Amino acid sequence: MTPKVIHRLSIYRRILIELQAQGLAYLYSHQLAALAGGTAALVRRDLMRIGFTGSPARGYEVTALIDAVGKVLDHPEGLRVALVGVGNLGRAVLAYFLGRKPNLTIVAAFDSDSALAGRVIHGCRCHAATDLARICRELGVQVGIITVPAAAAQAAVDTMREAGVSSFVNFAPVALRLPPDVHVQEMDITTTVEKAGYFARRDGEAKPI
Amino acid sequence: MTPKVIHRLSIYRRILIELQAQGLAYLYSHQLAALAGGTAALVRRDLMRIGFTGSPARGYEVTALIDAVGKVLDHPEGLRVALVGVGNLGRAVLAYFLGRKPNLTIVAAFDSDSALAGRVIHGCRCHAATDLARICRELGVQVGIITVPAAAAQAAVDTMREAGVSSFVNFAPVALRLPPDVHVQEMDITTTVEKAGYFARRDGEAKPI
DNA sequence: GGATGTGAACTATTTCACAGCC
DNA sequence: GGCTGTGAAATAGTTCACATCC
Repeated sequence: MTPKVIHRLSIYRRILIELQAQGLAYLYSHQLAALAGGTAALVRRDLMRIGFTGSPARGYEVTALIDAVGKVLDHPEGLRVALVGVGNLGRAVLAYFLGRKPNLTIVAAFDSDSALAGRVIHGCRCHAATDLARICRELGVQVGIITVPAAAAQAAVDTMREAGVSSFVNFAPVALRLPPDVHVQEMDITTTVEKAGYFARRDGEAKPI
Repeated sequence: MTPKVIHRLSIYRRILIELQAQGLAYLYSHQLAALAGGTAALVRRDLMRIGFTGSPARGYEVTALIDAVGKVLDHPEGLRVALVGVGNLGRAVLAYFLGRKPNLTIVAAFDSDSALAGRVIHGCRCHAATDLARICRELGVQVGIITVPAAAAQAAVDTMREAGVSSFVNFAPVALRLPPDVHVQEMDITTTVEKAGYFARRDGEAKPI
């Protein structure tokens, strides 16, 4: 399954869970496409890829589809995520995940400022950066979220890699050097805003009315 | 120019600026590719697309290339960016941009909590959400950063759209409904972590030595 | 009639590979 | 020899369009 398909499945699921909460039992590909911002054909192909099938009469069953997507996305025994860098951004990410569904919890946070060690921030216990490898190994951490400054990012992922972490979300504005079996999702704020800037209207003021 | 090309150009530039600071005058496509995590052929094609040319003998001139990329990415009179939602994440983004180069400054922040109005947070003046349209129009804001909760995101972009904002960076976990001439960059933390989780090693412990 | 499932067509993006240059 | 610039080939991703079903 390619990253793009996984990305859309994650979006589909979020929409479906909301619709389920609203009491919807079935929907059609074109409805899901409209809510997800894609095309009906693409939705059908994505569901085909995960082997999920609907009926021409009623469409797709919401609950069954949520389960089918979960079977693809979720790890059977939950995912263990750790965050490195408890600065402004790190804290915001911790707050963001606080109180989400248990399948996605940050099990530990780390910071080079050892004054934070032992504290619980937004529901997550902090540890000294010197314990990064040991604790990641002990907890069986699979995913690392990197919210340290750019200069410290490579060292953090190297340490976590050695401790068995195989997938990262990188908020630091650096390209990480990693072997190809390690997966990195870039979350680069500067680059993203620059991109948005490029696509902002170039023509003069274009004031609507 | 497609979003992918723009994205890579932004990454190239960041690397080049650092190399320039280190005193490097020329580099080859394969060097830039290694630092950016791509292939030499792709770097050459990207530079070809922006009409920049190097020499087989020395490669590409760093300073000239930085300028050439800037000519593509940057707006001549700077980019005006506003942020809506001064919660944990919004503050982190404001802090992130504080003290970066002036071409990319957040000119105003907004929050529904009117107690924040008038305060300066991480170098950015806050305003009441009720002034969103007026101030965006007055300042000529082109890019909006959405860091409000999911339920408030659509209303925020609708208001900003009417005030002439034509491009957004959306941190809220919702698919925004917008006309096709409006550009949206999604920064969806949940989805990204789920994706990273999917690509985390599925096999057992796989402990290296 | 309007939906699904899917081979085939199409489009976008990347890589190959090589002529030309230093 | 190793580099750039680039047409051509290859690959990835999406949409079309239609047989089939309710």
